[in-house]
Amino acid sequence: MFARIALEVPISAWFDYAVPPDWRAGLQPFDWVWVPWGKGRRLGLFLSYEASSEVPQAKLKTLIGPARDAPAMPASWQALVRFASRYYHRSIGEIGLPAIPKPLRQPGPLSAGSTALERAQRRARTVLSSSVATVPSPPPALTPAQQAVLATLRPAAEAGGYQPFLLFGVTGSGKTEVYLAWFEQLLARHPRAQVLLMVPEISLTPRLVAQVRARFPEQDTVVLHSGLADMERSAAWLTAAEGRARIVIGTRLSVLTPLPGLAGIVVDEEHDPSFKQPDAAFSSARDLALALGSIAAVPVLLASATPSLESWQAAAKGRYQLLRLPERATGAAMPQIRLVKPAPREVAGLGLSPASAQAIEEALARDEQVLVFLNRRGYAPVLYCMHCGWLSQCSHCSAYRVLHKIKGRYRLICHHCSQTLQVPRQCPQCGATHLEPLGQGTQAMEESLARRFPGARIRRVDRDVAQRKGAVETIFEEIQSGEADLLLGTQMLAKGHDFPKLRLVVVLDCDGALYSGDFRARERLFATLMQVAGRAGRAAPVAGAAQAQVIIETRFHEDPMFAALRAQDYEQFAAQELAEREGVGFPPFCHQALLRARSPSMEKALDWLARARALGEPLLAEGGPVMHDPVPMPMARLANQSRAQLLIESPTRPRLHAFLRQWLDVLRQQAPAFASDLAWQLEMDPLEI
DNA sequence: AGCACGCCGACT
DNA sequence: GTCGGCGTGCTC
Repeated sequence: MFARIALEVPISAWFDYAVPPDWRAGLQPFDWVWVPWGKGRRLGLFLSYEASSEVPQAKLKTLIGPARDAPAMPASWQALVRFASRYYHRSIGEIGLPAIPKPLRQPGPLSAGSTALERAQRRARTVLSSSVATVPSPPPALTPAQQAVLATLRPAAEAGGYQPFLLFGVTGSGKTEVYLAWFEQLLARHPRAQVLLMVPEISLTPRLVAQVRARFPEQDTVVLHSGLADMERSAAWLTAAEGRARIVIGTRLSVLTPLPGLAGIVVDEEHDPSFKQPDAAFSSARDLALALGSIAAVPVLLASATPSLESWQAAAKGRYQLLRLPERATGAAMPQIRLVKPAPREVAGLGLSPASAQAIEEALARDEQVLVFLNRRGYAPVLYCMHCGWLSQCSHCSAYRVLHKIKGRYRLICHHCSQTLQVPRQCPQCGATHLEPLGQGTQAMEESLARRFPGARIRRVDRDVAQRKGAVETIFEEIQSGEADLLLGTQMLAKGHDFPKLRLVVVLDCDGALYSGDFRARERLFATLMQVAGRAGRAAPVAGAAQAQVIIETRFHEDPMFAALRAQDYEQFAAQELAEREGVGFPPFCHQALLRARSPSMEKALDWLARARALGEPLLAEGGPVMHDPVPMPMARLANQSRAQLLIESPTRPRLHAFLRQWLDVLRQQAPAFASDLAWQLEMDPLEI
């Protein structure tokens, strides 16, 4: 008798083991089992008993047995893993095992005979009791719009059953209050009810977690994200899997947490690209949340001020029910948006247009806070030789090395491969000594602003600052308490924060996205700009105060995207963009997959894809998918590897999947997925092509 | 993908 | 004379 076991090994969908007499019955699908692997052992998921095996007798090993005290995986989790395995064309093991925290997959006792699982279970018992109730906060009065949304959501919460909603609410419209009120309804469904709140990046929204805990002091709330220490995450995961945590707040990885009592799901900022998991399967946590809702028969609420065009289209077609929060909850007006030209190169010393500088000066004089948004960290994006035109190109990647200033010393850092070099004294190409930074990143801008506004208390927030533990939290506290005036930062500042004294936002140099070849670049830029703009003037209006302002520096005043942005009219933007996409047949009007290959040589990568394409050609059917030519990826070289891709497009999903299933079978037979000089993989629904 | 084994360069 | 570079091969 044999057991078929799923392992996190991308070479086979399953591995067969002989079954010792004690385990000839009783193993259930998705039970955790220990199996010998090479010289060690590892955790697998039991799939099925088999009467025979094609694996030669000599190779077969005997399974060790089920993992003791492992939590049972709920049926909804099993079905979700099976779904994701089929959809993303990966094995059960590649989807299901990474969903289990690492320490719980580690074999053997850690110390003094206790396994990681036992330790995490002990820890889990204290996790909940130690998450002391904060001062409980009563629900605020809801606006009529919020009440109307909840009235629509209530029947879904009470009756259960899968129902997808898209909550389209402007920045500051009080979406969070809607989630909290809906959770109350969902948690009341049954005594073991659980809710899942998915957010793009939890470390940036500690306030949300505090808000949830304050609102539900009686309910056990756990947080799941990759920034947690291993043991902490394992413990939180177990409390969720054992059904004791009632509220789970997590990033993309939380969608594959086993939740036996799941009653409803919220995906906050559903448009955010970070829901796309950069793991082996490239799955979309947003899409998986919808699949889970359907599997577990619970409602799913997607929410955004700027929904993804996929979701907006789904709502337009009636597949999702659209809910609206068109106004700010405080009654504050939306800010006024102005476009100005960036400073011409000759007077760019400050890096700000005169109009921006003047507006900042006036706002500071009124004792208001100002946010300067510059989505480019470092000192300068590139170093340039005035004599011969040399640029600080990375020798391993298709990117420039970025000039950084670290503790007063300049360094060149590649943002893709992280290689860090000293700044050459002379041009490596011509030997001249006139090396100049070209353009300004946040570090240089911080210096410029300090010179231009000497009295202002300036704080910079970007990934480099965030490396220092607690630095970002401290800055946010200083903003809240009014100890900072002028806030400068990247993307990190765009999301979710509520700064009551902030009434002016200045956006610098966002034109890069408009040159980009990526068809989704506009959509992303629009969402980012709406989000950043949404930081201004959120507090309740004060009598006599001028309207909050957003100044955007751009050279492309005529671009229709900016017309929609100035009107803060997402629907106008979506209509324009969808019309354009429909015209050229881009998503959401087609379905895509990418086959990618990487190798030290670009020629080899392109060559392999061309052969793959030839193997796929006979499998194509009339009206089904089409394959494009293999091309270098936009980031053609990364860490000394050349990368190429082949785009597959299909009018329908079923045809795409049917083709991919056959094609991948052929490819796996012809070429193992990994060789020393060439690796390949498939990505479904790529965001960047 | 990991991880072990295996053969050639700069160091205690 | 060793530590360690990553090339090759294997995992039921």
